[in-house]
Amino acid sequence: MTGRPDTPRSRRERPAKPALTREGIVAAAVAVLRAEGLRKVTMRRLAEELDTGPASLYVYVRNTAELHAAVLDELLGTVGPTPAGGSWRERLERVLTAYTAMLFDHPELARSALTARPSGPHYLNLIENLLALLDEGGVPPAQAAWGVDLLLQHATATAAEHAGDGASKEDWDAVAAALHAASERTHPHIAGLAGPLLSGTPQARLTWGFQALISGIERTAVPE
Amino acid sequence: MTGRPDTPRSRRERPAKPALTREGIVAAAVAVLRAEGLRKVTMRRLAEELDTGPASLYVYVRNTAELHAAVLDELLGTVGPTPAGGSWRERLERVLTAYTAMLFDHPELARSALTARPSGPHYLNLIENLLALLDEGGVPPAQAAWGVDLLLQHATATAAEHAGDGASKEDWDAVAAALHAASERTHPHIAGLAGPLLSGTPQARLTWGFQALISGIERTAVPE
DNA sequence: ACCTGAACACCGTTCAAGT
DNA sequence: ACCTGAACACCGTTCAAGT
Repeated sequence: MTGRPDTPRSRRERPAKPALTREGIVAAAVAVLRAEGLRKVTMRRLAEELDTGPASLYVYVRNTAELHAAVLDELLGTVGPTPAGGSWRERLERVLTAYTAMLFDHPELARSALTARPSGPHYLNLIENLLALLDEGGVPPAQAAWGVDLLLQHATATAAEHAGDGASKEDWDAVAAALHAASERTHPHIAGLAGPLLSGTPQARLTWGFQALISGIERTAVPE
Repeated sequence: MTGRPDTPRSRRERPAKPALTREGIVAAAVAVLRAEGLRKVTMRRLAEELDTGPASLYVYVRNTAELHAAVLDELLGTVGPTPAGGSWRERLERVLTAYTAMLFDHPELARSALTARPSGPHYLNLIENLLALLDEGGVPPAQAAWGVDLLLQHATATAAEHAGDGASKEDWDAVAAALHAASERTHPHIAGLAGPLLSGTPQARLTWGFQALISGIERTAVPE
């Protein structure tokens, strides 16, 4: 026989049960996210993945929301630096577009980022980059500070909108139908603008949104 | 004895079990929302409230997301018309602020509205109002059409941000700490702007955001 | 301190069966 | 057609107990 002597072994044949750490938990979470989406990134599922019980995770992670925020910061690290070249405005748009593109791949994560603001190192780098570009463009610092929030909110919210709880498509059809069905009598502006209201790819709308935002941030003084 | 004769009656003493209708379900949902928040507006809880089983609700409502959207449209009906007076810009800000104020009372609803766009009658009225005001201000129709989305997104996302999964406060403290701890060396812009980055009441930021948005929408041409 | 089994208190959704 | 009991396949979080 080739088998080792009949000693008892753990139920699951794993190389070695790695010690539980915050990094290990976040890494497992990222893996599950990539493979099956955020809906499966649950305490119970992660515990199973790490060969322990759900209660053990609470030693390292306050709750599910905090876990999701940590996952986002982790993914933010994969976005990478934006290549130089072009005006500050173009580079600003490029940084924001890269960030949004990452979120588009994980819309449920965007959704959760709206509530549980990330505060990890990669997020800080992103903010620093945005502030630097706005500064280069001569945007008054106070406006830049508030503007960064507005820009990131637009990016995050736009990505979050594409988080289908499964519905998204029928949902959009319902909106389109409602707008087209709007009466000329009671809703003249909608009736006249049904086309533009529904036109544009998400990409085109996103870019236009960034441009409008930047333009507004430049010109709008902060109170006091 | 004052009691009626000992005839069998239904377990729960209810006047009459009302027929199940979509309106009845939505009304019950609004009641539960007001009393206990959106987290309790679940199929199972509503079924209990309506003295039936959860499966019965699926005859009238496709899923939980659709139910939440219907609830939002219902609440939108309570916002009421905005009083006249002031410039188109002031009135526009007032309509948006009233909408956001409603959402601030139900941040979890705002969160869900970001994904499951409402398309009910009250939402349509809101869009019509916004388009009318932008038109009055001479904003080119195509820009107004896309701009409405941007304005409502800002309102909704800002309200959603205040949806605490319980965390919100510690969460904000974490962001504040991270920003204050940013090194002068690696994050000079953050270090220099820690004050402005964290300043302003939600109300002040919201209003400034609307102003910046309106300014940008006015000046930014839609592609093609 | 760190870790965990077990429990508490829930979920959404589907389906076969009844009226 | 409308309605439903029961089941399937899960959740987050806490707590008392162990090492």
